[in-house]
Amino acid sequence: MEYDPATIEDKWRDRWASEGWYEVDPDADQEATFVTVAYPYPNGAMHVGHIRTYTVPDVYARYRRMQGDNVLYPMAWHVTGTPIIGAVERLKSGEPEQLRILQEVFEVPEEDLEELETPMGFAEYFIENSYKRSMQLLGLSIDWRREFTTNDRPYQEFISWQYETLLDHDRLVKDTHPVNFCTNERQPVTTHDLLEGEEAEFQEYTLIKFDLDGTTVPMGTLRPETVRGVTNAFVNPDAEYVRARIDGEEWIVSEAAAEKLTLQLYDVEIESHLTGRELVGSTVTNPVTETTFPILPAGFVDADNATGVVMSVPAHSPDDWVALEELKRDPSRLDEFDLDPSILDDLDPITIIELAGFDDIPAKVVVEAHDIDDQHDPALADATQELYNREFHEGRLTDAYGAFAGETIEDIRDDFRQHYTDAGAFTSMYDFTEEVVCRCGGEVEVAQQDTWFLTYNDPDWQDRTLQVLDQVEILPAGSRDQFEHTIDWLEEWPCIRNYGLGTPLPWDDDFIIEPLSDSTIYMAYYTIAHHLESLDQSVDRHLFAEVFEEDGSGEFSRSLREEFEYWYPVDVRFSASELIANHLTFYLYHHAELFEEEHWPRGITSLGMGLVRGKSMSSSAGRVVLADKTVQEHGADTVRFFLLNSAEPWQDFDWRADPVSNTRSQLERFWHRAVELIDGPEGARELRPIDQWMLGRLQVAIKEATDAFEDYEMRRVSQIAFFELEDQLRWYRRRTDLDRPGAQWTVREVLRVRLLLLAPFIPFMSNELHERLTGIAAERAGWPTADDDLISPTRDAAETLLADLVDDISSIVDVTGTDPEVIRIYTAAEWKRSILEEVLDAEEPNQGRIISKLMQRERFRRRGDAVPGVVADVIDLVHERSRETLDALAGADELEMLEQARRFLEHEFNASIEIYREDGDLVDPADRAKNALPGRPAIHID
RNA sequence: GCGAGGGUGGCCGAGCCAGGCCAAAGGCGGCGGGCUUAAGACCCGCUGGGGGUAGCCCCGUCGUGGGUUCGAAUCCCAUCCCUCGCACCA
Repeated sequence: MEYDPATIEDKWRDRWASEGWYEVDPDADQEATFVTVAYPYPNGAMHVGHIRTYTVPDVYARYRRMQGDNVLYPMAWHVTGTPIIGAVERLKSGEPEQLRILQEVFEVPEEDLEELETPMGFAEYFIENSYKRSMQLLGLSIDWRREFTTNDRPYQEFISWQYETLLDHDRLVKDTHPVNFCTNERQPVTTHDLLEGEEAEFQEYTLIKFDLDGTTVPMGTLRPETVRGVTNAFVNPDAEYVRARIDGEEWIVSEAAAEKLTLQLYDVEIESHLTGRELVGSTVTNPVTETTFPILPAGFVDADNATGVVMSVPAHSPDDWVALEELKRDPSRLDEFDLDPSILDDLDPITIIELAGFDDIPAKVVVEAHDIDDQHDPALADATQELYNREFHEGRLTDAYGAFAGETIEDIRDDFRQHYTDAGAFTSMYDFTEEVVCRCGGEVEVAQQDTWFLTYNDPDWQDRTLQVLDQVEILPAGSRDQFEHTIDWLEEWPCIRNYGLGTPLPWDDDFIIEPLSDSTIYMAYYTIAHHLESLDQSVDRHLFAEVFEEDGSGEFSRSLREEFEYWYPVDVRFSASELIANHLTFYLYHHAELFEEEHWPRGITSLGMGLVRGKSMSSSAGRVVLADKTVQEHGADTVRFFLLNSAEPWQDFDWRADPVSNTRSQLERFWHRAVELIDGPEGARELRPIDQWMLGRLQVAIKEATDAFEDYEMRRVSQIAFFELEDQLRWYRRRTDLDRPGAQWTVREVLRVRLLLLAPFIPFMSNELHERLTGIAAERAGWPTADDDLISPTRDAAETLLADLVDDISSIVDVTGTDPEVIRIYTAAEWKRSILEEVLDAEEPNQGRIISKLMQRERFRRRGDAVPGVVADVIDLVHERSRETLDALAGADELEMLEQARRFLEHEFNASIEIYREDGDLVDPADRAKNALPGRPAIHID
């Protein structure tokens, strides 16, 4: 019978759905297991990366179910935020790239595009046609009654409850924060809204408030500690500057800077305009050193960056060094500004950072090392980078710095800046590292905006979160450090946005709670979601207080609370490893704050990434493999098995077409062999040692697979169940006559157990075959338990001995090129067995010590020079085998073991087999018997 | 740059924490042979190099360089490379 996944898979999907196999409710008689995974963000189609993400929890859920647990695996849809809105806008404006991705990569038919023109229409389209459909095709054992989106009203009430509670707990504060701000649309924009400068970062410049006759001329720098090395300032003579009243002081900054400062919540009142030229030649005073220096003209000064006036530190900035050198070489440039060239004479670089290995001015050293002689040399950037890095990590401030002297820059920069900010000499502003342009064409600047923050840096909150972390089982184990580090490092987190889908901040509905902040405790919502969605309008936030905080008075809230308490906490949460630094840690934080210890998370398994042909997936590059399409092409079992068997959950996997079709043929072969067995005779439980060996290996496989499953090593489980047992079956088939009823019974038993072990991975095929074999579906038959009575180290040792013997005989046949008629096999003499025991008893198998010990006894002394050789060989042999095998061998009767395999050996080599004891009556024409060792019989082929 | 993880044979991947049984599991791929009219399936063997009419021997090998040790893929130091994260994109 052909393997036809389409038919089998349809059949089981229908049965699961129509009989509601995965719709679970609390049941006091069953242990609850709650498995969750990060809900998908349906701003595009589901691809193979998602398949792995959602199948891994399914496989675990199915395993726990077979272990007898009541398992809840729910699913919902995260639609919060701006990506969906952005995608819709790009579609509506007819952006070609967006149309191409939708139609060619996600394969949305032309006639469906209209549906996608509202945010929820867009989301629903991909939920229904891609995600949910693919998940159902894959046979994920999800309780679909609990499905919801984060835009649903009851969910928003839930989030409202969460945030009102957090506000009550003082975990939210209002403050300002830098954002991308489009100066054309006059509103904040996200990275997705940008045309240029997506990579740009905010940079916080320290503004050093130099004084010009009572007016402040602030100069932006990223290296405030160099303030004592300033010899002059540079201004762009042709740029526009303004004199303005800023926060009550008189400032001069570039025109562009004045606007930025306004956006950054400085109070700016422009009083007059001037050009840079008018500033040239002025003398300003350093607020830290009280020394004075001139402002010089420089065309390279970008008025659009920071304040448009820069300070010059020639000793430590290669740029400044070169600029000043050029000016000194050609002072005539100063002529047009009516400046006396002698002004340059006083500008000697001031070294204020000591750097080991530099005995001259550092900037000069690197400029000369890079052979740079003008400002346009591209090597200047490298030189600057090199010097900045070295000075930052290794440079120490000179004695002039008083309390800050002798420290590395890395260690004191922040303190230094803070000190002078407090003293009123410094302030700060943000700017981008490069030009940033909005999709609308408008210039984007950094603006300071009112925002609500979650105070993830509250020490008591951190402590409590660390307590949560302490009792969570984290896989892979190595990522625990990353959680700890994240908790330690997290600052306040701005948790709202100005627009997007989602829940408005309850006390200020101008703001929407952002996606990483509305997805921290929704696992609790799953436990009652199916009772809420139908109520919709009548659900309000107080209900959640009754369910999650205290026993409600109402019957309804009490029944909800019971359900919550039955399922909670989450036993294991699966999520991508890149979410450790935010989502997963937030998840711990919010549980620490909002739930009692008994409801804290129990386990987290972070998932690796998916690659397609060795590269990370990218919808814009078309490098995605659509989920529904690939499942239909290969069959759900094949896709599941490929993904689960190619890497452990936390490892990256690589999707390639060839290995997938290989997996398909492996499953086909398995199917054919199974069907043949099911249709064949049942056999009878009349077991020979070889059958018992096979059944013993099966028990070991059950144990190992179960242990691996408990550690979430799913790849290991499938390797054991599928490949390792297949190996052992191969040996078994070779070893015995399969027409015996005992053998027939054995192979059917092995099949039965393998179907159970494989059921979580390939549920369709396993259920189908198991039902045909036994009358019930595999997933309803329970996880197998090992029968220790069937495990026999002696039998295992006998098979190992035999397999080694077959190898040895084969290689002798190969090397000698003979086709033997008689094979004589000699088992080791009794005295050699004593040597094995002696070696096994020894703590350290030290040859000399063992020999001298043995030689004290007459029976060994009698054998004289044969003993040391045998001892050496036995020690080698001991090194090659497991302790268990050796112990079994030591007590075994090898002759008897071999006798039982006589027919097998005759058949293998098509020769007659003679078996002797080395120390018994024997035929030994070539004097080979003396080579026998315990566990390694001597051989003579003839 | 900072934080976390990783570099193993043609490929994937175990081993590393607890050093010796590691030329290094298993899978995939490749090669040779068997079975077959034939193909597929199935079975056997080989798959770093070289040698061998007795089950074996020799050389090289776990990113690179050094160290510890009688002994290192495994421990330590240095170095190079890769992946993820570094915050308002989810």
